[in-house]
Amino acid sequence: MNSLTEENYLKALFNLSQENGEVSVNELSKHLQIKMPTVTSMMKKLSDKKLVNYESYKPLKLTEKGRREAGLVIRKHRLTEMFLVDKMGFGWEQVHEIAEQIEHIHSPEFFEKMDELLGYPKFDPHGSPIPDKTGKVEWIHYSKLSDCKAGDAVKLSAVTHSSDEFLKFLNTRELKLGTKIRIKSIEAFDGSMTISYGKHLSEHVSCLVCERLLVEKE
Amino acid sequence: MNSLTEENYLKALFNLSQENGEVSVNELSKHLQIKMPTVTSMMKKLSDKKLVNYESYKPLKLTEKGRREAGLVIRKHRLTEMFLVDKMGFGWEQVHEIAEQIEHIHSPEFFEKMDELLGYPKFDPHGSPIPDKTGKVEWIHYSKLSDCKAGDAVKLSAVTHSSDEFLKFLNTRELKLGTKIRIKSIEAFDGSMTISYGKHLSEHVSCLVCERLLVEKE
DNA sequence: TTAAATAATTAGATAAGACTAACAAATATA
DNA sequence: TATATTTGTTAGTCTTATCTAATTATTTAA
Ligand SMILES: [Mn+2]
Ligand SMILES: [Mn+2]
Ligand SMILES: [Mn+2]
Ligand SMILES: [Mn+2]
Repeated sequence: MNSLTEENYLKALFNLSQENGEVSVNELSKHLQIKMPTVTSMMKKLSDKKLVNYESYKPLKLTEKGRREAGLVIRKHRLTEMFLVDKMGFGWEQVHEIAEQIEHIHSPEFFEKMDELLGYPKFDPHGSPIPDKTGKVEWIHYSKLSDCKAGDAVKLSAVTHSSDEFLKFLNTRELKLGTKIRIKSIEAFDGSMTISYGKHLSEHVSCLVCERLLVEKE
Repeated sequence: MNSLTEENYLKALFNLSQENGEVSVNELSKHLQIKMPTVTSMMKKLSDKKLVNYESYKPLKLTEKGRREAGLVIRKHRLTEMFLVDKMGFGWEQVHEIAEQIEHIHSPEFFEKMDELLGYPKFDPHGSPIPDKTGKVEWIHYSKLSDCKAGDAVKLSAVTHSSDEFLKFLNTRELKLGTKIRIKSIEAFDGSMTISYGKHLSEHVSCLVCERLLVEKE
């Protein structure tokens, strides 16, 4: 049984290794806001538990076991977010912090029941895939809106950041998952875009925002 | 902000002082299954935080502040149990352990939402009163079934123990809150009773069971 | 009212998870 | 290549929450 602290390290490793599979102590330290020596000593502990491959001065890698257990924590997190939004009426900007705590509840029955009540959802409210009961996750390759061309017609499928402020900003623009977007023009200088969707015929969004929106081409 | 550990001590003190208002270190130690020296040192800490009145070799007493904060933890516990039963479909015997963990979630909005979805319930699934938002609880004085007389007609209103085994036993006998019970006879030797209710025209229940059932006289 | 039993405290140890300061290794830059 | 910067490790400290062993106070019983 992993402690709450261990679960948070595993989850962070999993999320950070999405890209290249390897993570540096420095990266992990910054992500968790925990100083490097503390991270080093936890890596030794997780290495003893066969959850992480750790060798001095080498990049960190989750083992198969570590990836599985991290996946199960992320499953609990995302199921919880979905439950909070769909069954309790929270907004997608309100759920991350609560899920950050509930993901550590030890009760298979509790999450099993959530899953059942939700009808076995495949994605969380931010469009992230929910790992299956074995901890495996199907990684879907969306494009960033910022990588699209003028004239493209796309569907907003996920967001890469779940901070309160960012999601509230999207709320004010009525941008939600499923929204069909057409790119009217791209400002070459700063990468900002003018887009149209629903009732919004001409909205201007900064590059920072475009990079956080994941879309599927229609 | 109290830690999970502190919250568990406060809750235990609150529950144990229901009777006389005072609790011994020994009692608390046994209830929490934590050795006496550990309890003593926590009492000093809670005393520094003005949550407990502690003096060497004197009985323990929650302060007004301590009683309020304990009440708020118990509120979270009981709201959770109610939510699990009413909104998620768990049986009353399945919810205590889960609530024991969820009661420590720090999110007023989460419990506010539960309360709202439940329609501001006054009692939990075991008939215990839910403290209000200020941590105050209205203590209702039910009688123990074991204190009733032959011939009495009563309504089962609460149970004093929430263990899995006890509640499963009640399930097998179809004894639930609200059940109208008539006491047919009492065995003077061991205090066991023969009772009738619903389709059950003659059930025999031990003294141990009768002491754990709280009833209202009709 | 003294002795025995029980309850409570003190002292000191341990484990988890965090930190800082000092040092070492690896990487980047001149 | 030599030096500077960045990254990572070691050593040692701190806090929280637990324990055991030894001691002291209180309560019960002889
Ligand atoms: Mn999240
Ligand atoms: Mn977390
Ligand atoms: Mn608890
Ligand atoms: Mn209860």
